[in-house]
Amino acid sequence: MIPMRLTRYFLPVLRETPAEAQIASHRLMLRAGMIRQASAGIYSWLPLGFKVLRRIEQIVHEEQQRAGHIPLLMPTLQSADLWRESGRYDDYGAEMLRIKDRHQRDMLYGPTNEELITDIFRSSVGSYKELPLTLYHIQWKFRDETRPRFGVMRGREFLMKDGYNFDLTVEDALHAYNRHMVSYIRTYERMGLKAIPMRADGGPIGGDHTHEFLVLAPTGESAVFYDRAVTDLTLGDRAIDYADRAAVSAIVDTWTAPYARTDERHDPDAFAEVPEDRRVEGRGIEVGQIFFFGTKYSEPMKAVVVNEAGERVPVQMGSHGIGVSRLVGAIIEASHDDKGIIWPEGVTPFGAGIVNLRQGDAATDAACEGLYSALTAAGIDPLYDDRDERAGAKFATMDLIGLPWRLTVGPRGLAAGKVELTSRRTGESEELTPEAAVARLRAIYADR
RNA sequence: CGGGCUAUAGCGCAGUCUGGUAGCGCGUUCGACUGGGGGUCGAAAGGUCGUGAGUUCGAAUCUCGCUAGCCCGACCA
Repeated sequence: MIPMRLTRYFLPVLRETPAEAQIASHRLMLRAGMIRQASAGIYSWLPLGFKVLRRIEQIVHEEQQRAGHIPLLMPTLQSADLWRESGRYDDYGAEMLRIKDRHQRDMLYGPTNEELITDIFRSSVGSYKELPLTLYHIQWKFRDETRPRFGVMRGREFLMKDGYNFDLTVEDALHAYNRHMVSYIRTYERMGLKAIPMRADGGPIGGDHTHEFLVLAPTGESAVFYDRAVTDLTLGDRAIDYADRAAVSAIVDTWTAPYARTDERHDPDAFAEVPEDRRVEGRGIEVGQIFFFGTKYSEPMKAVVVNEAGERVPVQMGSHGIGVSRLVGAIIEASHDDKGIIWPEGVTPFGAGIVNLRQGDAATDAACEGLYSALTAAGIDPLYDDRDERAGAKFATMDLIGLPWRLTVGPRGLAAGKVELTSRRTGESEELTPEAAVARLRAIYADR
């Protein structure tokens, strides 16, 4: 965590919205100086945006490893040979970016990694004793969408967590599927999101056992139909033993019992059985999908292990993705107002903003410096607006970039020994001594 | 990939119809005043007008090509 003084930071905020941005998250990411478009569907991540991206990535890592999944890193560029072996080189179509190297070898910028991971697996694992195994990575992908739009929500280059499980039996693989569902639910919850697992279609990855996770937001690309009961469910802080199949399965059952479908799989008759006051039609943003596809890749690519009986059997596989860069946009879609972004504490780029209302006034400057040091020592990672600007400009910037807590320090309050702590979400303020304000923020972030 | 539209300073736009050598607001820099929700006044910097060709004495403006981007649709972990 690197605390910052705004005069030493790089935060190119815009007062007006660039013409190309249509939806809230895209507009706000540009205005808040989080991203800059490099070309269609391809973005540079400026410091503030990069910080949020890294926080989201960190949460994904923590929750995957908590579920027993192992991180590695595969390359962005892949050889076409592996894709010819799986049969997807021709199937994938124009969405896959194809490149030739200097020796005229066919390469591609990976849109996903089933082939590569299967190749790694088959060359190193030969026995059922080494299973179960789930490997994942967080890496940039490229899909040459015909019409990228909505900023990072539907870019061509995007950061994605993709994980792959290798199991001996279908039952083991379904447990991996369940582990992923539960770890995903917790991941989204930590980001302050309400993401609902919904039965989905397989798409080009294939498989008939699949759920996608949708964040509810009015600007979502997909129409969704669900039983309101599903939005009341929370995992909270409960301890989860990912090795306990029954416990993990019970959570999956709880979350998948209420009706929840995207329009592609919507069943009006089944929906009609949901009590009318709980039936909700809305829109959602897809932020993840999990698949069980059995031996779809292991068979053609000969990823086999020797089982207890000494027979060579193809491994049971699944793949599981979280759209890390898309989540930045999705969180903003789900959490903003007309003044700007409202970051949930779990992903905020800075824990709190310090607004100095009278830059250059010795007492006010000293009070701000004191808060800055104390918050930094407490691990709050503050952003100190030390510009020589008027109050209105500083408040507008803080509201725009959406830090969840703001400490306002001015001569008027200091005369009474107080600073003001304001919630970005509710707009409510409290007058506190600087010490009490630090203690309050420390408590708020204690379990982040 | 079909249909529509756009490209002029960091951002938002005017100027194009009717050709005459670049303009406004915001932002930036400097100075002064100011100081609890984008303040006021003054001064300044910043643009090969997306790109290539053509027409013309002269092109941001007219013609043709190209490129990039946006919107609607189809497509889409």
